[in-house]
Amino acid sequence: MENGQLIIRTSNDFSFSENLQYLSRSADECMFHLRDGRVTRAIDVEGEPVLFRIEGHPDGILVTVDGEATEGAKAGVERFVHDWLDLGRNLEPFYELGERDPILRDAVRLHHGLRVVGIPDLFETFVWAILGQQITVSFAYVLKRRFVETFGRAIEADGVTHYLFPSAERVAGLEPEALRGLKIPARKSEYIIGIARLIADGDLTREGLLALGGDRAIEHRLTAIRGIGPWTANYVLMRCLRSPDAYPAADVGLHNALKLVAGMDRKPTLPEVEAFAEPWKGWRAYATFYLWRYLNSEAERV
DNA sequence: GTCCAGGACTCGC
DNA sequence: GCGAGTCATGGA
Repeated sequence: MENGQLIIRTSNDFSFSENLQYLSRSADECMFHLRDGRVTRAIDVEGEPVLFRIEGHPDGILVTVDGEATEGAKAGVERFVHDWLDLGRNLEPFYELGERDPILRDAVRLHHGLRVVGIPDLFETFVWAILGQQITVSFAYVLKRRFVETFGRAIEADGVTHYLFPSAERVAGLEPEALRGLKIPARKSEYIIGIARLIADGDLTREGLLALGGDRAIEHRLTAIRGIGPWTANYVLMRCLRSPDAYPAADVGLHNALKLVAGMDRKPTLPEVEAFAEPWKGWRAYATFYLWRYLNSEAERV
């Protein structure tokens, strides 16, 4: 094995190709680059940019760290990948309940080994969630790309530009008008800058939120912030704070997936959305993520 | 032109 | 506490 390489061993409930399929869902994704079954991206490790790539390996995931690849950089990348792909999760209980559940069965069989792909950076998660409110995912990707290319740090490697997500400190110093040229709606710009200031001032941290205890306490804290409603709070719980049970019940994509899988001629009402999830308690974030994935794969099939 | 997208806020009651 | 109107952009 080369100097900058390491292998992260994974369980049978992890499929590199399934997660790669999810990561390749948008050509406008700007936080990593895909080619030949490999994912390359830059992250911040203790203030320094580190470029790395991951690919499938018979024993798990092969990680290659670019450049000097100090022990600190390798450890930081390993931590990141572990969090990004939720590698510490034992999915057996979820798959057992999925096999028993008529709504989830096809999704868990078809996408076995998929993880709730995370967004380890708290600020990035908030921005992505706010941008995604009420607009199509494809347009949200366009807005995110403009935002990242304008305010993020760029790293050139092998003719490809990689970006670090803009820091909360950088965005905290902006005025909403600075985002107008990117076609980010004025109100969303206010939300984003407000969150950036909370994070930059140390008033909003991942550790601080997790210390609140359960999902309900965290949701209560988050929805007190301007621009954060129940959907966004649960989205952040799912993608960044790693709750396996977060449930963005108002999600339109979830509604469409339930309509499809349950064979309904209309979208479910909110009480129905809650009722569907009753048997999924403990795993509602995983159920939601699999249903999103299933809806996308069905759409691609047509 | 109308409707819908991975919602949230404000206002009136 | 709850329903209706508003916000902004882009694709079908």
